[in-house]
Amino acid sequence: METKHALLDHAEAFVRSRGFDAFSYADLSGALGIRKASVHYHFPTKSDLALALITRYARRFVDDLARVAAVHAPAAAHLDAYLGLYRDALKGGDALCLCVALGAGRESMGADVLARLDEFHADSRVWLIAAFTRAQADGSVAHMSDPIAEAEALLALVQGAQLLARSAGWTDPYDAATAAFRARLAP
Amino acid sequence: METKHALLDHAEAFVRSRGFDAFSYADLSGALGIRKASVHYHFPTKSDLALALITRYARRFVDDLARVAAVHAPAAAHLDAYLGLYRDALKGGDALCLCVALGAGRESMGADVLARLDEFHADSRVWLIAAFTRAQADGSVAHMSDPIAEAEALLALVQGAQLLARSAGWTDPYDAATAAFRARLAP
DNA sequence: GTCTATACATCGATAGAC
DNA sequence: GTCTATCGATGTATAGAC
Repeated sequence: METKHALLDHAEAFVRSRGFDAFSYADLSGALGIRKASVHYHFPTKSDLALALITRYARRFVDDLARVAAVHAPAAAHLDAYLGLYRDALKGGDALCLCVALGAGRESMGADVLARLDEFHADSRVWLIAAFTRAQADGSVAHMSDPIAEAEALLALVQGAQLLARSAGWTDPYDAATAAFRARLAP
Repeated sequence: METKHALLDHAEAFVRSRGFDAFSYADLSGALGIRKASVHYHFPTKSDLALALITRYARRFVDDLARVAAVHAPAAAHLDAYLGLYRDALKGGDALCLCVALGAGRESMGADVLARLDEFHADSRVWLIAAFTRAQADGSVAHMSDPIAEAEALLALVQGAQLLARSAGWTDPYDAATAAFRARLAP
């Protein structure tokens, strides 16, 4: 169980910094100091590994969102925390959110992984729509339009901002891309 | 010259729909009905191919932007056309903008390709900042904030929206993500 | 659970004939 | 410019001993 955990940790780091196709069982084997065959014992195929990765990541992310939503604060504060989650996931420009990384190389993933990816996006949309709906009531976000449209836009914004920051190799483009939205927040 | 053109066309389609790491010289060979060695004649290494691809793509894209800017119209109309360029590049959810696709898998690219990628983003920023600056004057975009912040945000928005649409396999998420911004336009 | 050993496909790339 | 033929490296995956 301990080795399995460590494998998932290293695999997640590899996927988020290199992409799913760009790391191998040999990389994992080298990182842990065990043989490739031992890695296959824990995750027989790479698809199994991908599924385990996204399952764990999505669960953690949903938990993070729930933890944010549990805090009693204006909607703008929750949305600011949402931006913070994606900013942290950037690791200074070295990594992407696992789901952004997997979504970018979707061709090599099985149907089960893609289904979890959809789930992840659906969960994010639900959370964001709730936040923006609350913002409409508490007035903590300026120039509010339709909550659904706002949610879709922010989901795309953070993912695109991550991609640009990752491409540049540092956090600046992420902050620049989200500055206009943050200016609308009055937490 | 004709074969070279066809190779670039097929390679671009492969990169945009599968990603750079997920297609091979064998794929190109098969698509054109020639041998792998013949492909290597035109593009000795895959890096050469990548550089040729992004160079051609960036030049075309800059031309497209210039063509849009040449039209006498409110800034909002230009920005709407910008959204249209990225929407067209989606090909209904089957493809990404080449630069989004390359940016997603940046680890496997050489420094020369990454430099062209930065150029592409820089050109886009210049164009967008000019458009938003003009919008500030002609009042065709509602709730205008700082033109630079607006430019950074829109760049990230279209890229993230493309990623979501590609991940879903159809255009809807792109339209949903850009709806709120389009609502601000009064062309 | 981890190991050695290996199978088998595919990858990017090259040499040299035509 | 395209071909046949081949190289060496790397990829995922499996069999079977310990």
